[in-house]
Amino acid sequence: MTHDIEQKALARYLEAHGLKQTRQREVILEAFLEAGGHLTGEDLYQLIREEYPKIGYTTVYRTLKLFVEAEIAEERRFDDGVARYEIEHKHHDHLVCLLCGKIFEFESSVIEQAQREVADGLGFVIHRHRHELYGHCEECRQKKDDPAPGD
Amino acid sequence: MTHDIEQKALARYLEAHGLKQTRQREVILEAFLEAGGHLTGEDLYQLIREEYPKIGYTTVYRTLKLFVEAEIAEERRFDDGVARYEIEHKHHDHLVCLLCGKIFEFESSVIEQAQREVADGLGFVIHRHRHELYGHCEECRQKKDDPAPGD
DNA sequence: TTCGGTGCAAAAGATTTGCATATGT
DNA sequence: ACATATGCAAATCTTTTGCACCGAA
Repeated sequence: MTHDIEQKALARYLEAHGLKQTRQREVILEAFLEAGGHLTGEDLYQLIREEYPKIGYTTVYRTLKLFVEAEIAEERRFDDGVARYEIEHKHHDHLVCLLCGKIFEFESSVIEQAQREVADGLGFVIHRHRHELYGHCEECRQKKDDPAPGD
Repeated sequence: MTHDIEQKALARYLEAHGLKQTRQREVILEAFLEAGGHLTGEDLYQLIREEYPKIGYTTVYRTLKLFVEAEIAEERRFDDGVARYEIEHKHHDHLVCLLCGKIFEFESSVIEQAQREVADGLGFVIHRHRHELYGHCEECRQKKDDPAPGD
């Protein structure tokens, strides 16, 4: 079994909440984990369709929300306003290429520290944050012979 | 005239692009600047309606996009996925209170510097970014006797 | 057997578009 | 006059909901 941890997490969640283990939930979880993240509901629906054509649009959406409840997935929205889901793992931020759409992940303890200082200064308690850098990735820049903006 | 700078910026943009100065654009700009930012299309439409009832929904949306083109406004989306517009001014990031919805602004050169380092390390050129902290503001915490999450 | 789950179709909310009409330039 | 702008209604797009039927426990 490939994604043992998440599958067990889901089973545990369902159990604990009197919900049912269904074929759809299995299939959606498997496809979601397999694809590896940053998918929209639509993306996932299309993926699953291929191997399980009678699955409903609605079920995919509902199941994604379920995964968020079960803390298997996180919901994010980048600049297009569409909800995307990714596997919940260690906290990180994102770099999005404006040309090819690829999404990179990063983390920076310097930034985290600075965030806490900002929040403290305003009497604010941070629960979560969102931090996205948009630009051009190396590969795309090379393709287009696209220099840094200031050059 | 209260918002001279933006009004001139708009006039310049319209001129330069062969577009027209209309009563609606005036009214919308005035209302937008007056309100002071972080408004949705709906918000602004409702505001303007009071003093100019026959204005169309569509016109407000189109005009807001125009302001973005003219670099008078910026479009943002916080976690609810709805587009909000704010007056374009010095770069800054946001702190959003999850309880009362108030939006604070901040900037941190430490964070900006760290962003550049992250991007350099990945061969990425940043064009823009988005950085939002979500939490509870001081006022709301006092009202609810809500301590820091770790306490 | 009993709830919860699923799938369809329809609803909803935000935003955009088509089009005839109105209006700056 | 002519091109752009406006306002309405209708279309889109994404996501949610109502409801009859299905299926896991």
